[in-house]
Amino acid sequence: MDNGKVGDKRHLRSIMTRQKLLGVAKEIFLEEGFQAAVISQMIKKANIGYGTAYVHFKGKEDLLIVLMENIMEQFYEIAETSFFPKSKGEAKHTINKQANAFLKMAEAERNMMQVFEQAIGISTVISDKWKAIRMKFIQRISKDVAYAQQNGLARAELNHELVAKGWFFTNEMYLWEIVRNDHQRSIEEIAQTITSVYFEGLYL
Amino acid sequence: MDNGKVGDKRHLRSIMTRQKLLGVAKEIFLEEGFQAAVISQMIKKANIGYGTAYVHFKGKEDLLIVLMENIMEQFYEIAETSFFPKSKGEAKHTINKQANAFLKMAEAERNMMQVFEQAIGISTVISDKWKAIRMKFIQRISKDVAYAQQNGLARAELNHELVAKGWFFTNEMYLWEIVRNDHQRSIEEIAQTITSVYFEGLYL
DNA sequence: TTAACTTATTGACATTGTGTCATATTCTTT
DNA sequence: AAAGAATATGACACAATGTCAATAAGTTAA
Repeated sequence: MDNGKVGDKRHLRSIMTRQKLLGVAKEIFLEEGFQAAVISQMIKKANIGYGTAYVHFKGKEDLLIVLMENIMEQFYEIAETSFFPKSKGEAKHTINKQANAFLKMAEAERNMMQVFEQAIGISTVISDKWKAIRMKFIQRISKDVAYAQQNGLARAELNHELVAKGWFFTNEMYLWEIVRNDHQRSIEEIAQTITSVYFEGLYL
Repeated sequence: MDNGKVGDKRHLRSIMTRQKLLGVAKEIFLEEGFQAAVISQMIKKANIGYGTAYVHFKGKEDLLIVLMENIMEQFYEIAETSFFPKSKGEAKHTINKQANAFLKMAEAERNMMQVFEQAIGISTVISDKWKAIRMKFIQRISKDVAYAQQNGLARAELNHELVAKGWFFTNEMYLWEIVRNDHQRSIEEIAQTITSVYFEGLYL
């Protein structure tokens, strides 16, 4: 008597249909990109009736959002680790580590992130999802900067939110560059360089 | 006997048709955004035959590119002013001024820039145009950084191209934030804050 | 076991938008 | 004024989307 109703055959089939479509959608998004991906193509490849797709998902956007959930989760995890450095050295080390982790995401999930980047430009819903992630990061960094300022580690005359945004923006743009595979240098070197400028510019 | 053929009536009418369409296109892009703007609507409002639009422009993209030419020109101008600072003070002042000018563009042309931002996400051609502008900026900044390093004004251990990109990225993201009218602080304060962190982080 | 009910699937259809092309119009040249 | 050239036109073919009434498949309960 499974509460999730998974025992019954009907519901099971429904789930399989959904999964089949999701799987094919991922393939096609990766092949074609968000823009060019076409729902009817997915439907055909998944071997389901046309209308069926719309029973399970509202449309292309909806499909991608589900496919992105995993990746977005990971971003939230990185964003959530705030830190309270006791020394300059500790701060620098942690900042560098976080920048590195952030940029590594781009590399690890490059293909889906490429699709995601396109989709951000096109779909309001998806763009909002990314904005939420961005906000999370900025808030966390902002808090970190304020903490460092209060403890005499960082230049107090700077507005911590503006600083936080500026720092995140550099990271984000490098993220997309890595996603596009446009970067010439290793992720480590990128992380180290931007961390160095940011750190020397902000910390005392 | 004007070489540009502007003397003849036929060609003149053609030009007027083109202008009429461009004018209407601008209106509609501003009202609807790039995504939602619809060519047939423009054609209707411009009171021209459907096919006529396609005689003058290849499509929506093409129309927007022409409308953006003026703005893109201005960006190139900002990007082109390289500088060779003799002192730390001069460098800081110039950097701040340039950041300011860049961000002011966002404000001055906010409406068309909003359309542009959307279009970058959607159209490859337009995205490429923006990439070219970005590259121009990065090259110029890169050169400036290298110069400052060679003259003992800036930390020489940093890769100048990575630094230049990071700095431009911060500027660019703030540009879009201002375009979206999402910024809380004045442009001057933003420019000053990011310049300060960048400057103290890079210069000796 | 079967009739009534619930859930899932289906594809034809209406809708919206695009770009093309043969044809018509307007102007220029000879 | 006839031939020729440049412009303009809208009907048409195409591509993709999302909806919905009809159907199929599975479950329940007498």
